Amino acid sequence: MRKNKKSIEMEKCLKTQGFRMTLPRRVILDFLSKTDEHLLAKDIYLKINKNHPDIGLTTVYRTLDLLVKLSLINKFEFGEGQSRYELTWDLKEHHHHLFCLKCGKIIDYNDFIDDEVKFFTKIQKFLSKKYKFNIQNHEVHFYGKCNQCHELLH
Amino acid sequence: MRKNKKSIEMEKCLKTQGFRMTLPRRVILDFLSKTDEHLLAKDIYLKINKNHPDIGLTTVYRTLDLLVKLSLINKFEFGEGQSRYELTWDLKEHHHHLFCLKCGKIIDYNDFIDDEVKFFTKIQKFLSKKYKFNIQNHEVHFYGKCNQCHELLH
DNA sequence: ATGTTAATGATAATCATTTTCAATAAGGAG
DNA sequence: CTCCTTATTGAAAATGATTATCATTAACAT
Repeated sequence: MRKNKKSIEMEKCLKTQGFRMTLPRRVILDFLSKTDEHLLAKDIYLKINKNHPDIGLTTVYRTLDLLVKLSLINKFEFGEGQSRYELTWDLKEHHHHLFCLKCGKIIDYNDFIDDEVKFFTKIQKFLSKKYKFNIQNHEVHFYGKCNQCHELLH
Repeated sequence: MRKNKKSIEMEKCLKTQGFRMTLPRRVILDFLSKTDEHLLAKDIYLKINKNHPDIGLTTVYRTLDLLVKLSLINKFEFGEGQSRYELTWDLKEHHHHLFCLKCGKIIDYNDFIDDEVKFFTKIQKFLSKKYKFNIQNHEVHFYGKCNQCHELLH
């Protein structure tokens, strides 16, 4: 197994928090650290299964839960009835998603225009105060049709 | 059954589109039109079940699907593993949600500050162009802790 | 090297949602 | 108003994602 910077960083985080470094966790971390897709638990299980047929789906779910808890990955839902996971980017690379309702394609969007970041900071401050709500994070999902799907309909 | 303006409006929409007006549909429409909560299918089923024990959960699901298709209601997910439904507000009352990760409380937020609406219009135009993506709608979810839950922790 | 105990994997359980299919009822035609 | 077609319904079973159980295994502190 080849480890990259990101997966080593994640391993360190696990250890620091007192979790054991096991083969399944290493494999899953390594795999996640090398993809920028928004994967289903099953996707991850199937990909890993080729080289590691002894790692079960249950363990994939458990590891994903753990990584979410440690904020190393994010869990999303786009109304598909199942969850998608992706590596957490650095803070400055906070991003939003475009989801194609036709084919399920997901586009990451993080080239914020103008003062978009400043804007959300402002909204959050306003909401926190008005609704006495301790906001931890936000998600913005844009739904519609991607280029290809839109053209197919014409 | 007492019908209000909103439910009559919704009935009309169904009929116009060629769907039959049945008792279960009328009951569900009437119930939905009188609540501003974000309900689970099961919630709706249970509430209705008191007066209409013959209306099944399956029919509730089917009716909700239909209403979503007709854009009369919206379907949301907040990472709970089940969907929530709410009446579609008028366009000018487009709103976003604050979701309490502790107790599941949902707060509607539609008193947009400054030019928030203008801002989203601008973002959408930018994204549509850059990613050649036909955006139909967007969702903004703020996650955190509501007042009560936050105080409980201190 | 070893003992403690967290982590795993196989299996079964759970839970939301969907499918199936025979019975019913909406609503147009006569 | 009655009949006919067919959309809609309800009960039950099926599906599919995720979680719980529990005996076995392996991490890692000592």
